[in-house]
Amino acid sequence: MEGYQEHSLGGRVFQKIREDILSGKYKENDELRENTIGNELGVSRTPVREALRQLELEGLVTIIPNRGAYVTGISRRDIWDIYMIRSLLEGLCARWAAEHIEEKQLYELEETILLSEFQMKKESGFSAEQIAMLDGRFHAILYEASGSRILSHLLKDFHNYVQAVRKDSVASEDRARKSIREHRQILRAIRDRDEELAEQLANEHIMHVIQNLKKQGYEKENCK
Amino acid sequence: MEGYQEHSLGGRVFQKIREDILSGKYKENDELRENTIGNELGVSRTPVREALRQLELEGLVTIIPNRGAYVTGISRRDIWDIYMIRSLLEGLCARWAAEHIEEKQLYELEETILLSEFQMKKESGFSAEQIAMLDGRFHAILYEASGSRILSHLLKDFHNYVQAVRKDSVASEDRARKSIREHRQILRAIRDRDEELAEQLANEHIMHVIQNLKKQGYEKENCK
DNA sequence: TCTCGTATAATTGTATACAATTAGATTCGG
DNA sequence: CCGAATCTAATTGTATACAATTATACGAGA
Repeated sequence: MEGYQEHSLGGRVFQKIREDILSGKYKENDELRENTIGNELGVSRTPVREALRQLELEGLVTIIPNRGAYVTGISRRDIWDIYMIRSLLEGLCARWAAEHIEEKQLYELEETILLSEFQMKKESGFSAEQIAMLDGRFHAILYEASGSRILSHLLKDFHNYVQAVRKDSVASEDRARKSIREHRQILRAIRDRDEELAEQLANEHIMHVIQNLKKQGYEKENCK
Repeated sequence: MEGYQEHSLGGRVFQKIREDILSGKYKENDELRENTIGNELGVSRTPVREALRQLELEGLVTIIPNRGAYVTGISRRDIWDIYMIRSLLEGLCARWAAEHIEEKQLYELEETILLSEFQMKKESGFSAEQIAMLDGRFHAILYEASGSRILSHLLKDFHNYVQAVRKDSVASEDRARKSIREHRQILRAIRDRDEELAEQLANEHIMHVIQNLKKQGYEKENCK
């Protein structure tokens, strides 16, 4: 958006630590020492501190005054919750997109779906990375199209949060195909300006992901 | 939760600036200079920087690298969006609370309602401050009762965001009375473990607030 | 051997110093 | 008088220094 996160040291450190938490390099309750991380990344404590404070706000890190910063981590229960919440919000997003979307964005959505379909047709097998990326792009366009700064911001955050899980989700070829078909249906509803249908389809789209998650052991009960 | 926000300088500066933005002391596009704010609060730039970085993450401040921090502000459209989102999420929250709530929390909810009713009966007229506070408490208990760290965190954030507006909302005696009646209905549904009804009532509860907002000029169209 | 207390080391909290970048003023040329 | 280049001041970005707090290790006494 404004380039800060890529430009400044603090921003890069923030992204790096977040990635390391979400990817599992730092595990739950790990202590994050400012000096240690600073040395690893070749920067001073200052940008690291800024990053840790931001991560606390995101809920990935817990700071105890005069003690240190500890990884909060995200449990399977958290993942489950996020998807339940996302289901509602993606529905609302699709509804608003049906109201506000512009021709250019409709075209971009179409393009993303075509690229996804192309990826699935490759003889050499599809790349889960690519599919995850395109899935991300599809939803990102939708977020913009909603015309709501707040909703867009929120859904982007969640998107980052479950980054690691999303890749697992589309790793199954069956799920990937269905997902793309659902994207197409959602696009059609939005193009037809059918708010009701768009909301319902987007809703179900995420619910399907949840059902898929279930198969992979992310059950609701599986929380600690 | 962890005491950092109250304890450390950075945390207090963060809260102070946020308050000043939400209360309107700092207006949209105002430049927030680190030194200026630091001098005003009698602290150095370091905690101010931390606070500004956090506020950027919350969407209240926009940072342009090597240029400065500017107030993003929240438009009426933003407020509207937040309440629309809250409507869905409070519904989900009530549903989950109906599943997980404990006796102690049921009692706390009851107590909060009783205090609200008492406040409305005062001959000297009710205090909007107090009613807003009790309204906040009621919802806060519900957030905890949902048993979802994620959802709770999210709704608390929104709650802070619209702090200023909430007071306006219950300033009308008519709305305040209806609001408390709705709280009572929600509590009953949760106590009966009627998830469906609880969700629906909580949903409508926030929608009623939106309708009330409308009367006060927070129309959806009123966005810039 | 266990416990309590003290001393020392390590870590965070805050302030300051220096570097880098940007905005604004001033001057010079046209 | 206007515009461009350059210099200066102001502001941010980062690193370091110092203060305060906390954790750890060690030793004395029961």
